[in-house]
Amino acid sequence: MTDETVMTSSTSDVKSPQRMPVAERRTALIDAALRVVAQHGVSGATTRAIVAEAGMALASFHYAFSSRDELMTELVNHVIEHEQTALVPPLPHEAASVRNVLRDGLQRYFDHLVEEPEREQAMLELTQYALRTPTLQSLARRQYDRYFEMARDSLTLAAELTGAVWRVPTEEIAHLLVAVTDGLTVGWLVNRDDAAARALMDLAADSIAHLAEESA
Amino acid sequence: MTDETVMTSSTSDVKSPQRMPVAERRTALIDAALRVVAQHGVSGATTRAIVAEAGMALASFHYAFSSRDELMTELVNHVIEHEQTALVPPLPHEAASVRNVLRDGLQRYFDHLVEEPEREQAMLELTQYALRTPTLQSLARRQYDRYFEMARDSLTLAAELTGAVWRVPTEEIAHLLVAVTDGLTVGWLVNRDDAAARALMDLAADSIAHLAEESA
DNA sequence: TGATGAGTGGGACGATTGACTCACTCTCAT
DNA sequence: ATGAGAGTGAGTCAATCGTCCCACTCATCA
Repeated sequence: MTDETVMTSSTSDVKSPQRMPVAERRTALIDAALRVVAQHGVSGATTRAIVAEAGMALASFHYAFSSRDELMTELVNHVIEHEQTALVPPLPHEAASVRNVLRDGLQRYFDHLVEEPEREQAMLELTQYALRTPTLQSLARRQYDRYFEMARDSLTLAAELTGAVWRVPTEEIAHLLVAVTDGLTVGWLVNRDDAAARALMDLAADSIAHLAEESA
Repeated sequence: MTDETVMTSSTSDVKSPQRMPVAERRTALIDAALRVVAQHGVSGATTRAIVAEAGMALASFHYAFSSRDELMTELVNHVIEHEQTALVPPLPHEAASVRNVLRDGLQRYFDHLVEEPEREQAMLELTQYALRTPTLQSLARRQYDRYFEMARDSLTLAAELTGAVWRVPTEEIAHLLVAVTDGLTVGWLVNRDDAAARALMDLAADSIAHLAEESA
């Protein structure tokens, strides 16, 4: 019974003070916040829930951040900066058609979505949150600019890999590709219908491939 | 000065007790709640904010609803039931191609989006809310089923109007159309870029039209 | 006309929230 | 070893939340 206090003073206890620089502590809190948002939504991301997820004391929160708003701003910044969801990561393709390269890219994103649905749902909610917060609206725009750039790069790469030429500016096609991906995400999150998602990706790849001149 | 009390007791005063059946009061509260959600988001839709928007007393809230959850449930039900956003409303089309009919439908939806952006943003947030609320998840699915049906009807109609034949099951194309519309919505809400939206609709209409055999 | 009850007004409740304080502990460089 | 300060624990604070209550008003109808 009396040994409890001895345990409490143990130096290697998990709950014992974690000596870490403030910067590291901030990122730890941001990571925890992202997990909380994924599990309980933005409204569930209270300071107490976040520090609990991070395994820290409530006092540590305002030790690292001046306010919850500051953390949320940093969180949005973080996901924008570090979340290159690899929409269409390049992969040297054998016997590739434009359609297949596009289809592969969509599949790769979809796999990521299925693997971590809460993550992607958190991204959607954070976007909504950013739109509702005047200070963060520009960040939401930047996020979508990144999406467009990624889509554009993928389209350019797809053309290079297959020796095809886009009949329409890649920027416009990129917008379509991002829209389809967004729609795919929301739709799957609602219905969790893998077959429908597959059919959608097939069709989208077909349709968009039609915008390329296949034989260079 | 003393006439104020006289005014207060006036029977036709706006603030005076509105003798209305409970059912009517419920719908009034739901309408108010939708406006509040559109303006301040789901998290801003507090009981006090809602009754203030409805011009009612706080006590009237729990007189008409047993809890805030019940109102939110009814709200989600309401928007699903009554929000036929007229995705692609039929319009007898002269010299119509499949592409033009599709493009027209998208434009019609887009006009609605531009006219009431908050409304559509509220729909997105309510969908998220429904996904986070186990009791309401089935409603979110039903909402998307409606979207798919509407899209399918529009596709069928487009084919009938132009005498074209879809080379792919309309159900699959409907999924693509809904996805594009969803993506268009989110993208425009973030960037408010009308020109990009126009280009996107052009391209989407082109791409999807390719899935039809134009000459029957 | 007088009783009835639908609807209101104003306040109160307990819980939770973000924010803040401060005495204290324990690590680490010196 | 010892002082400095990073980090904690426990608590407080005001604000706001959903919910509830009850005395009161007033239109309605027997």
